[in-house]
Amino acid sequence: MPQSKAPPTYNDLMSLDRQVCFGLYAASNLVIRQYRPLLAELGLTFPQYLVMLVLWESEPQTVSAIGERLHLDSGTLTPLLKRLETNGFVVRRRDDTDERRVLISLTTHGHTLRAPARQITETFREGVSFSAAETETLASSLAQLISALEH
Amino acid sequence: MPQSKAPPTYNDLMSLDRQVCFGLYAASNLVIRQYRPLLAELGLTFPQYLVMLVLWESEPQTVSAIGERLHLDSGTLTPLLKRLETNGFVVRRRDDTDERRVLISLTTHGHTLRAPARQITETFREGVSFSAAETETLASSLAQLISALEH
DNA sequence: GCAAATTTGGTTGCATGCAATTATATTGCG
DNA sequence: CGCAATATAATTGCATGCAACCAAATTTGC
Repeated sequence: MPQSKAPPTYNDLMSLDRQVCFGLYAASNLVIRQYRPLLAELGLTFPQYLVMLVLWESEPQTVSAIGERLHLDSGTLTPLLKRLETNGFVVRRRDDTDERRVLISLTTHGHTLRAPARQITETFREGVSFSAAETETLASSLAQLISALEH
Repeated sequence: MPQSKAPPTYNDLMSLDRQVCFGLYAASNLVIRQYRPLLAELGLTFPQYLVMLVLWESEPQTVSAIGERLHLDSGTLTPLLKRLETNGFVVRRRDDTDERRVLISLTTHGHTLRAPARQITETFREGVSFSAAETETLASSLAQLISALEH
C-alpha cells in the first residue's frame, strides 16, 4: 500500500541540514572572496574589515567587547589587532583603571578609511544580482540561526 | 518638513549588507563550532567532514572535482587530503590513464563512518531550536546567494 | 586583609583558505 | 614529429580560527 503523504524521512532532514552546513560554509567563503580584492586596496583583510566596522560604530573598545560582537576569542583577535596596529589602523593601550584590559582605538588613518569602505559595499552590491528583498530574507534567517546558536 | 516615507537610505542598504556579511561569517563559524566536538569523536574536522560527504556520495573523485563541489582549491585540499590519508580515511593514487590526476577513494574505515556521521546530524538538529521550515527558508536563500556569487 | 576564584589578554600549535608559483603530464596544431 | 598551450596537483607564505595553556590583575568570601 503506497504512502501518499509521508513525513520527511531521516534522509530528507539530513540532506537539508547538509545544504545549510555546506551552504553557510560555501556562501561565507564566496562572500569573503568577493570582498578580498576590494578590501586589499584599503590594506584590509575581511576579518580585519569586520573589526573596523565594530570600531567605526564605537571606540575605544576592549578586546573582549570586540570578541563578543564578532564571536571571536583572544587567540584570533590579539594577533589580528597587532597587525592592524602595525599597519597604522588602530592603537592598543592598557586601561589605566584596570590593567587587565586593552583598549583599541582608531588612528586618524583608521577613521579616514570609513568613507572608501562605504564605496566597497556599493561595489559589492553591484557585482551580485541579489535584490534588497532577498537580502532581507537572508539577513533575517541568519539572525534567527545565530541567536539559536548563541546560547 | 518631516518625511514620512523615504526610500531606503544609503546607510540602510549598507547596514543590511553588513548584516549579511557579518551574519554569514558568524553563522558559519558558529555552526562549525557546534559540529567540532561531535566530529572530533570521529576524528574529523568540519572541512574534512564536508570532503567525506562528497566522497560518500560518489568515489573515487579527483582533487579538482572535490574542489569544484566545495569551492576549494588545491592549496587547501592537498594538505587536508594528506591528513585524511594519514588518519586512514582515504587513499590517494595517481590515475593510470592520466598521471596529472590524483584519485581519492574511501578506505573501509572511511566507509564505516557514514552511519555515525548521520547520527551527528541528528544530534546537531536537537541542539538547535530551528524548525524544518526555517531551515528550508535559509537553505533556499543560501542556494540563491551561492548561485549569484558563482559566476 | 588575604588567599582563592575570576577576568582578561597573550602564547603556542595545528588546521584551514588562498594567492602565487612551480612541476609534470597531456593536448593541439602546424 | 616538435613545441607551445593547457590542465592538474603540489608547494610556499601569510592570515585567520580556535583549543589549550599561561600570566597578570582584580574581585570575592571569609
